[in-house]
Amino acid sequence: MELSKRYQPTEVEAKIHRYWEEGNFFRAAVGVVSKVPFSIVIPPPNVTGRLHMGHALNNGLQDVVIRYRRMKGDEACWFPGTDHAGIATQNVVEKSLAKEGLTRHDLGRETFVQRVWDWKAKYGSEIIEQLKALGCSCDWSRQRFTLDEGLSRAVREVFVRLYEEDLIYRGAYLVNWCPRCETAVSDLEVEHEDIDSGLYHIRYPLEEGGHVVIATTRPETMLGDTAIAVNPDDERFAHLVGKTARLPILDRELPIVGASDVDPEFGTGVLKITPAHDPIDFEIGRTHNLESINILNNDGTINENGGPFAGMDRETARKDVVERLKADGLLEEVVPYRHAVGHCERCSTAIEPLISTQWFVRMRGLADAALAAVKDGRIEFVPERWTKLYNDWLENIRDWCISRQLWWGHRIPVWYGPDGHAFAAHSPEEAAEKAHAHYGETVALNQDEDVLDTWFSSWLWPFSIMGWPDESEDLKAYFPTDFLLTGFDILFFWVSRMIMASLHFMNDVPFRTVYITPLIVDAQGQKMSKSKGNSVDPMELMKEYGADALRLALAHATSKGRTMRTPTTQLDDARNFLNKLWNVTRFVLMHTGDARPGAPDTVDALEDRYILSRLSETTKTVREHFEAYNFNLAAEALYSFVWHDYCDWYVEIVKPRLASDESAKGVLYHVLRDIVKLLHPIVPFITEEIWQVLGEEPESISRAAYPEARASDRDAETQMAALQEIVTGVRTIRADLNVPAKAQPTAKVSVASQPLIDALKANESAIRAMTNTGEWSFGPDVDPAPGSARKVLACGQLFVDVADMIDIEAEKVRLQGELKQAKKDLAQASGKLSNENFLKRAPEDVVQKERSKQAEFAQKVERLEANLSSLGT
RNA sequence: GGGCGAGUAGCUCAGCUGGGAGAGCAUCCGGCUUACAUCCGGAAGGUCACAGGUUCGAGUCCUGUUUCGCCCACCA
Repeated sequence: MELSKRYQPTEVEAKIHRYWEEGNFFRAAVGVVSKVPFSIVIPPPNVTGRLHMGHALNNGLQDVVIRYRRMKGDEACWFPGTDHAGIATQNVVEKSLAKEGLTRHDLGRETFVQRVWDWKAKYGSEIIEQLKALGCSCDWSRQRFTLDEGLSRAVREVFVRLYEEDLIYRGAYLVNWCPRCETAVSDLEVEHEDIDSGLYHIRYPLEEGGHVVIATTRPETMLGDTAIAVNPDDERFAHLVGKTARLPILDRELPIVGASDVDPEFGTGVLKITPAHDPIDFEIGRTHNLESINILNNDGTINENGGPFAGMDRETARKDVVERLKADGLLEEVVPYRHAVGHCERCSTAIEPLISTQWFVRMRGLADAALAAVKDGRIEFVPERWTKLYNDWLENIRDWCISRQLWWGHRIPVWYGPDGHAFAAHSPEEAAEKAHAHYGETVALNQDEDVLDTWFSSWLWPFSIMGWPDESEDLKAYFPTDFLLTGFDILFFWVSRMIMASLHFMNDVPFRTVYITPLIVDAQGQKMSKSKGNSVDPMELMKEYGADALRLALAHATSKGRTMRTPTTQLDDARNFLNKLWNVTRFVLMHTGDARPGAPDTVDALEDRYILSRLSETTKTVREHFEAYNFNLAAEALYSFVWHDYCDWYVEIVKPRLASDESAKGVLYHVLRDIVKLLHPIVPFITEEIWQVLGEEPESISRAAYPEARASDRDAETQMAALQEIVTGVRTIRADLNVPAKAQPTAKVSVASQPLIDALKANESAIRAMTNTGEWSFGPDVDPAPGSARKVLACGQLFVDVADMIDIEAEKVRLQGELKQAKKDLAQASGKLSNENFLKRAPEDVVQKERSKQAEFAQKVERLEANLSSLGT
């Protein structure tokens, strides 16, 4: 087959992608698994999602792991799927409705939900297609959706069980309310942002005359005030406890209570209490049995409790309240003040805390079990430092508000009787039965209108995806999973909750290792976001560079820090590298033709021994790095082996032998074949393409066995290092002394080791080619031509006869530079060795090493001086 | 307010349990060498943020300072 001079990723990837689809190579065994199972569940992307850099990184790395394991011989199964993403998806569809001038209420619940399903059918597979384009080797036959029938069954099962165990309860508590989405959201869905606003100092008249001044950032909430609180230990105000004040504007009577939560240092030291709209006030209200007055409608406008302000939106009400206070002479001052205000994660609207009846999960017990699982090592975080954050969150966990006033999602499986009694059930029929048993007769039931938080289905993902609550074959074979890889942004939302759910329902951890990836930031180090317009579209990068280049660049750039920059120059590097791989394949095929030489049993030539040794070392290193999830180090080891050891040195040295030497071809080919296999987990497309071109077995490289490391060959590597030093030495001399490019000086090497001399002699033509030199002589005691340029080597000395090509003075300057450096090195080594404490306390091997260094440098200095004097002064 | 991460060559970063400062890109110089100019060869470039400390020895361990970034948080 004729290969193009440049690697063309786009064509190849499309072709290979089809090949994988048709070949079902990523299908994992069902039922009895004879190999060691290794499973991963994908963090399900939102159906509304498009691939972003975070996805590309995370799924690229998961694919590296799963492909490595598959080749290593495990029964590797990567379970894919998508998340219905309640609020996010509902918002998307509502927005498209808005363009038609409609709201979901115009359609009604059923029609609206159908619209979302239609939307999902049309657009929901986009991200899956993008993952496939990235090369993800998921078992697509096992793809699931968090709102499909099976997972919905799991959700109902879990809800009912938790309800029966009293771990789910319903009640009126202070929750985070988004007036735009008109739903409650959990604490985690609130993003805090610092806002410049004012601290309003308001006078509250006292019944006994006079007034107290209260500072607030939300003056409109005074409409819901039902008390005033002071710290009972605060001398200034303690005497007021038990007295009453009057609420300005609405003229409500407000008891003054003592509460130690009040910080005398903050504001005026007096706190207005609005139990319906503030978390602290809510608590104080409960302990003092205060009335709660909700002043807000669901859309954030003031309700009938707001008196003259009823019907206004929040902002207007705030201004008007302030105006009114000012007019009444009750506003003392407004102090500029910057503080954190909660915003809806999905729509950035300011969150209003308010009292609302919602469903909650009792988290304490679940969290304790999850803490224990990490503490005793059943689950391990990589990098380890994330453990602390996980622990902190779980130790301070609060109950989870799981009900949402949305339509898109799992409807809460609770039915209410005429008197409001709740029946949690798997189905309407079961609810009816339960109700019948309870009331002794058939009654009309109404299902709860709300749906569950999206995360209430995804926290079950690692086992619901395998068919739970059935005792499925997959659960037996693949649960618990081995590895989870995700970003830290969903550590609380998802990771910790999966651990809790798994421990509770499966009595086991969901996964053993959690790898937390860094956050990808833009080239300037800024967080990428749509609104900033600085996000990078990985699909664009894949179009330009290819999926493999993107994967390699990301794997290579992955560090264990908290952030990593989106690759830029690394993409060029990766593309260039793949082109290099492609071209060396062309080179190898040029020489092997259709022959597919087997791996040679024994080799004699130095370069063959060397490259096989390096291959072994690299194989060992790469395997270790993959096992430890050091993706960047694995990529680096492969990059440097392929480019430098194989292409730059081995191929160049072996060239003269390729015309006739079959064993050379064998080694050349064997190493390439291993290289392709070693690289496959990171760059699957190009390696599969090469595999096909080579016509190797098995059919797909994705099912080939990952290379095993053999013994390394120290002697060969040492001798090769000497050869490399000689070649580099000549090149340096040529460059430093401006030897004309066409000139072919003769050269001599003086070395003591006879085996090395033999190896060098065997490679003379290669050395000549690599250095563009004429005749060489190698021996223990060569006689340099007068005026030769000289280089002191670790193994001996190099002489290049450039006498009539260069300026002798230039060579003197060069040698003097080297002498200076050698003297410096010698002085440093000698200095250390003359330190008694060093000799006394440093380990013997370190001292030995220092001694040989000293000897080496001393010899170098001596030789350099001799060389200099031979050039005359 | 609490916590975490980063600060190493012009840029992006690697440096595991402390023992002669590395890579890629960019720069400069030389090469169209028959796999590759997305290439080949060579060179230059660093008080490892700062200040102390431990040690025979610190980029690596400890303390403090500082700059940047992020996460968490019910001081109204």
